[in-house]
Amino acid sequence: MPLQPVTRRSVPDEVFDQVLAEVVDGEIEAGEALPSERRLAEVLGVSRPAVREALQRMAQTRLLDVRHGGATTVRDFRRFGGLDLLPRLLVRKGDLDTAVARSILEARLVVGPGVAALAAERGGPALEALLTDTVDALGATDDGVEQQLHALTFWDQVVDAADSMVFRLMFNSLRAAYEPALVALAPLMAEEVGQVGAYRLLTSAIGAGDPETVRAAADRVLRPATTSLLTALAALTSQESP
Amino acid sequence: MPLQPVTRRSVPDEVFDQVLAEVVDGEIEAGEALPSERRLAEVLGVSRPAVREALQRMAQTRLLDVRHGGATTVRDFRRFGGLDLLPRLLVRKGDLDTAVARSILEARLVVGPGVAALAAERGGPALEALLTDTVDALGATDDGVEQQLHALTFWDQVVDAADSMVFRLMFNSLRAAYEPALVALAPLMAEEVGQVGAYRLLTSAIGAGDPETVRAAADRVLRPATTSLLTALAALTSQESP
DNA sequence: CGGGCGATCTGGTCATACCACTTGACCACC
DNA sequence: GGTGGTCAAGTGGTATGACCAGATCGCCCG
Repeated sequence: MPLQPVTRRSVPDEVFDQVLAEVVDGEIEAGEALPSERRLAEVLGVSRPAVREALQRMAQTRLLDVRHGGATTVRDFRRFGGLDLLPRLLVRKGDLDTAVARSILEARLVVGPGVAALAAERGGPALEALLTDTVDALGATDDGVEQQLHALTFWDQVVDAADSMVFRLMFNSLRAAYEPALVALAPLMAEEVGQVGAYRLLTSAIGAGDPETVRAAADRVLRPATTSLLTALAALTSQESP
Repeated sequence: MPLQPVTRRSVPDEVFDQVLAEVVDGEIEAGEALPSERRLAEVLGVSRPAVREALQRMAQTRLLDVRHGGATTVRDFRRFGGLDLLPRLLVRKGDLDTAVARSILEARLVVGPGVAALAAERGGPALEALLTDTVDALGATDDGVEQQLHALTFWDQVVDAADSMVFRLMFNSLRAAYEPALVALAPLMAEEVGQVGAYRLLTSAIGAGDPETVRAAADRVLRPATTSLLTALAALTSQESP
């Protein structure tokens, strides 16, 4: 096993994760009050500032409602949580949440073609050249992880060209959720990132600039893996429910 | 003027906003180092824990890179920022960023129909009844703000029915950015939320369940206001650039 | 000249004290 | 009976000062 960097988790990190787990795994219902900072500090065996820092970070992500003088209460993460919660929701209590995984695949299929269409409107020949280089690099390797990285670069360039702050920020959040799992996902994504031809078609469609053609080409890149993974997920789900 | 709750901003909040402004408004370039916590505390006239809390919150949103023993450096928010940054990017240095506003409108137009189509696949008659009630309420008022709230409820129910965690989280972030500006946006959104007929068509299309019809109906709800606002934004932009 | 060591930066953590706010109970006073 | 006032207790908010731990860099010795 290759040596890997030691991870040093700070005390507030630890507290944050524990509280987050309580909230996300439903140990504490929305609306319920958390123990006081002093009490938490005592129970967890850490200082109050450490607890405080963790709780404030939770509040920042709209998962807690901290009120001066009053109790700190839990908010409904399903109603207030942001995209950054995604990695934490994808794996709950140690298991993959298939419904969440499904939603990621579906969202990709909706957003990807839309972004590509926008990019095509604004990219010009410079974009096509850039993407061609990336696809060349993608085609030049057989390593699943490297292929995924090139594919990520491809979409990164597309998002850039789309010149859309909203899609850029969405992409950032999704990438942040995706990258840590990249190695584990290599076998699952092989079907998609191995299709160099589909990427080439999408690239030239973007260069040509017709939105509908681009949408179709982007769909062709994303759909095959999406379909087979959705099928696999459905099998998993029916298997675990009975 | 109606009385409104007094807002008390905490010290860490204040620090957070100041540092965020430095980063987002480009006063500190990506990669540059921030002053040390002690120095910041001194300069801002607050305690170190207060500074610390603010910086940790910045780090949580991937805007800073805090390393034990080393300097705290600024990250490129364009590459790492999440959707929660949106409201802060929409208004930069006191002015509306038209490019960001444009991207919001475009994203709506891409995502809205996609979500509606998913909802149609999964909603069933119960959803149609729910949406009908909401549209009835929308049609029953002439107040622009109330209309927007009903429209927001409408989409909230659509997102719920789509049963997609990713779209749910996206919607949460977008709503969090949208709601505070709701009153100011009333005149701009009047064109959209006043079209009760379009909402009715979308509702029955969702009830019928054909994805393509739903997409078209959702587009019909969103496009008119999108187009006119995009035109208005374009005029604003050309006016400010020369 | 190169490697090692230590001074001195940085952030990480803690204990403690006190301030500010909310809540609810209690108690006059209409 | 309700209104408003008062107060104590509990909660979060802030500050201070101390010390721990990792990173950095320059000096000095081999």
